[in-house]
Amino acid sequence: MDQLFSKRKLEKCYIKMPFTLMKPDVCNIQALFGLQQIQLKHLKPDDSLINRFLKLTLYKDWGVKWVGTTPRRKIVFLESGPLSDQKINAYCIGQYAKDFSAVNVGDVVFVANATIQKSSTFSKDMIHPCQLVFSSESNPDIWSMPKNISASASTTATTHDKNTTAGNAAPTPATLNGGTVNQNQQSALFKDLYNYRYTPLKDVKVTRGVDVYGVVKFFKPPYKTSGADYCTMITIVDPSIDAQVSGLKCLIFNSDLNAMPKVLDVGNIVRFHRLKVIVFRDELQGQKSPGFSCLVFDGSPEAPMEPRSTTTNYTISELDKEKVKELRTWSKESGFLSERLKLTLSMVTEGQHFDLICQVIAVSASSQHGCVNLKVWDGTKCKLSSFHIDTYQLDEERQAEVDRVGALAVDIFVNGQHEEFAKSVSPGDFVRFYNLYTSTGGSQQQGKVNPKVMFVLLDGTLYGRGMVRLNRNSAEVRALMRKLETAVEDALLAEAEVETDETAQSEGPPSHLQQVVSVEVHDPPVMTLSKVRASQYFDLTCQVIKTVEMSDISCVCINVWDGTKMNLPCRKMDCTNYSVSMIPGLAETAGPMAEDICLYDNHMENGRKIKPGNFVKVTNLHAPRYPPLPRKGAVLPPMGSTKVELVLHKGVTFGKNVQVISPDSPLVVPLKRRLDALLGKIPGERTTPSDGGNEAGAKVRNESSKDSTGKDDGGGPSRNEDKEANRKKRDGVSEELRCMQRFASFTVNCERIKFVSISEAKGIQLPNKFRIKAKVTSFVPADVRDFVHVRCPACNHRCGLSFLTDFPVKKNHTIDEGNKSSRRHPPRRRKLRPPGSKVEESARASEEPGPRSSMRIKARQQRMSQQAVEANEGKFTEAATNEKSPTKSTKRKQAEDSQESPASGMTLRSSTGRSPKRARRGESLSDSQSSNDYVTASQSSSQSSQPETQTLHQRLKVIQLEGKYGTVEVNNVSARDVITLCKNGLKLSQPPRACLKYVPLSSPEPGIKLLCPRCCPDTSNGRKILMNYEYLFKLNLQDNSDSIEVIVQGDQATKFLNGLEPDNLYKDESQRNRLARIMEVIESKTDSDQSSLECCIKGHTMVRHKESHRIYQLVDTLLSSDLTEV
DNA sequence: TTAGGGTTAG
Repeated sequence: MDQLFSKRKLEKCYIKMPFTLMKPDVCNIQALFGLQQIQLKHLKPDDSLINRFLKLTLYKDWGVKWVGTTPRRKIVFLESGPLSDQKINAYCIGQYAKDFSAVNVGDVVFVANATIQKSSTFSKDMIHPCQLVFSSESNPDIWSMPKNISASASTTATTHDKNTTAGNAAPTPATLNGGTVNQNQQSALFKDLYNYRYTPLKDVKVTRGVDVYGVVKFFKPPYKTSGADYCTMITIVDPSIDAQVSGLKCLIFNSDLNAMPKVLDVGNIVRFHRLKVIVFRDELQGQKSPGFSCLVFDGSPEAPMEPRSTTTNYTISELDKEKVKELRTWSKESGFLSERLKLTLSMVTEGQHFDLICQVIAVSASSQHGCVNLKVWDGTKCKLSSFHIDTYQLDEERQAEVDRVGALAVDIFVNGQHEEFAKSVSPGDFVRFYNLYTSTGGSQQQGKVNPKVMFVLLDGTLYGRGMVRLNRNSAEVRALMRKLETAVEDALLAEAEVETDETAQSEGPPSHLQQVVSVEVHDPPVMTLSKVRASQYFDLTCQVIKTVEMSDISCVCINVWDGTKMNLPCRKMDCTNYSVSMIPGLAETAGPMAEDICLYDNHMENGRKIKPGNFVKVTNLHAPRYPPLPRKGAVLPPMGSTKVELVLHKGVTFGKNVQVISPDSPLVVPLKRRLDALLGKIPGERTTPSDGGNEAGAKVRNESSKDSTGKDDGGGPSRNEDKEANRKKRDGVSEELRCMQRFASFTVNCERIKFVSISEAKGIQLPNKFRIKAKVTSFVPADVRDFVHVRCPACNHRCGLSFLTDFPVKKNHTIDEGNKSSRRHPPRRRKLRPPGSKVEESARASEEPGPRSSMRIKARQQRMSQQAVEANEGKFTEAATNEKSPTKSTKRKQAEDSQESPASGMTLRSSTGRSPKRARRGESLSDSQSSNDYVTASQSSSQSSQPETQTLHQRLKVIQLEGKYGTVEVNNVSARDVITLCKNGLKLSQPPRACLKYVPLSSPEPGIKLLCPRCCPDTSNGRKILMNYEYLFKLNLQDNSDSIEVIVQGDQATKFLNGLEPDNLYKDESQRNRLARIMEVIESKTDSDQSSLECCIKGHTMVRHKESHRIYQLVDTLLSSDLTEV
């Protein structure tokens, strides 16, 4: 059958046709490597020889005949097979007819990319239903191995062999000389396989063909040329070169768009085979050569090892996988790759260049606008007013979809060379635009406060401008599909937020806030510090807290805030020995939200005019990585130390500038609203600045005569009480706000969300967002170590992390006692389980499910599961719904976390085998379990498709394995289920040991990685999906009206904990202690106001078991930094 | 054949 052609050593015996192209000792038969060999018996008239080849022997040559001025030659090839010999006719036209005079009967010939036609003589000669045509039209690749090879070629070949390690099966030219090559001899030629050798980019030279790997530093999506082909440009880098300043630019043409390299983003890893390298403008340039092929891998170290390929017949060896891993690690570690700015429609501002991933819902090729229009959506609401068109010709179904999507859709104007591709797009397709632009239409709208924008894909390929169609099976499209499913509902939710907010305003909150809100609703979205990405250029409006001139480095540094917290660590300037002007109270309030901006050279003049308290607009601010990107040979910064800095570079290109703006400027409105909200709730400005350390020793010049509004209050240094009184007078802030106590947490970016009491919250129509002020009365899991687990990003499977300590739980140890000790104090180190102990054995039984353990499970399953269902009925439902939701009275129920896939599963382990309640009551699941230490869960065998009607207790089975262990199986588990089960004393069980992957200390990211036991049950198959550490816990919040249970999960949990990244809390003692202390403080046992939390809660409903359930999640809430930075 | 990138660089 078909096989892949592989590298071998006698390649120099082959000569490329036409012979004028080749010399015998510079043969590039490498072009065949990786192509698929096809046999004549499988060849059909409608087949293609693109990327496939035939291996034939010249059997008969009819000689040249002239048709007019064109030489033609008919030949017959033979392909020897095990049972019979198969022949085929071939017609050589033009130069090919001439060149074949050098090929003799018996010579072996390889043919690729030739035209295949239906045989014109098959009915008479019965040779083969097809015939081959060699002409300049199809420009086939043909190699021949002459019977008589010169002595010099033989010498060369021999010399070459000496340099190869696997010369064992290499026949010498003499073997072939003077006779017809038989099948056995040919087979011997191809036995000697060896891997591709990839050339480091520093060693790439001008060549007819080279194999390279590289990381994409820059690329242009394929675009139509004015010629016949599509063109793409890809610049690749690798660790062997100075990636900052160089790279190998590759220019690839192809008439078939689908045959183009499928690069989708900077950072992708590419593998080029048979890349030709030429010199263009004194630089090397990669191009396609015959047999060129390209694989593209995602650049993320966590991404699967599944490349995007133009063909299906590629192979990936272990060497390839290592190479990809190596490059992924390198590019992440060196951090030199700036990611493209990908925005959703809701984030876009006018005059912005960005990438957009969206779904097309209508296509209009109307010439009315001189371009192709695409109506698209991404599930978010664009806050800009944009140009719309109605020239789409839609059928009923399309129109219905456009109507459904409504105002979430925007129209894209595709121009110039991108039009042809845009026309080929169909409604329903998912596309990515690169370097899309929100144009305000030039001078026409200049000066308008809210100009209408036009989404345009301009002509040309500047900054990789272009568009591609995305594969529907790709992760990004699947994510978007999920988002689109609920997008219309989410949009309604957003509108409801505005409505509730407006309602709240009419109820009499502070008048200045009322004014702010009415203005902001129509404002375009603004760039904030929280949105800054590495390497981005952007405009920023912010308030200045401190200023310092650093003359020696030609810089004025301003310390600013805008009421949001940067998601990236940012360089703090060392102000020691400089004179700092500041407003201490403001510095205190801004705390970790304050960042430094360096204004260089020509911007110093404006910088000196800036005073603390001023509002400024910085135009074309840059956030390059800091420390500067590693140069060749430089020592890489340690992992995790990569930061950015905020720099206004010298010069005025692209409007680089910094200006003080009036506090009354419309630009400041959304900023002031954010700051006021924060200031109003965090009073108590202190005279002693809290020093972050970096300013230690700085000479502080107090500028507190100006307050946070930027207005001069007309006095010298005033006491805090005076300032507070002044603000009361000036702003008329309500008594409620002014008297607010200091909260243990605050909310960000949700100033418009109204505060409600918990009892009111429970009556609010969902989906909705609201804010509450409440205290934490308890939390789940009770053991902080179980706040973090690992979750598979692909299938949502969850595992616990207790395996690293193997802490044994004492007999008769109750959950309450255990929790108390582990939560309040760092858990003591305990002995590891001795190998071979009963505990170890039973753990292994559950970790490595084999026939034996499965049988064990089976033997007891029936009895135990029945007991479990009976014993647990009602218990879990009670735990899940102890809030007084409107639906509670109808039936006991569980709710489902909307973020969960219905296919999620879990493993659980209980520290007692008994629920807390049961433990208190002295009950047990069964007599046989009464002495259990804990229950170990096994992986549920069923992955998904659980009927929606099954309640949690119906999905749960408890199985006794040994005296001390049992197994709980739960299918179709949501985050909420995890919480519910944790409440009942169960713990997520550890993943099988086979899934642990230890990364040595010498690696950039040493530690333990976990493969998903569900996605990668067999690690030998090369599939590796790493699980992510993730928080999941629940807070029981209470105010004087009611209580409510709120899930804190994932990124929102990390945010809540002020960026404390999830880690294995069984292992990381310091982080565990830190978290335990935090929880100790916020779990209120007193009436102290200090432990009150201000929380933003997102509520939605889930329908499960035919009932609607209310789910609450904590969002956009941050613990006060003095709690988390203990 | 076609097309063959490009704000600072702290």
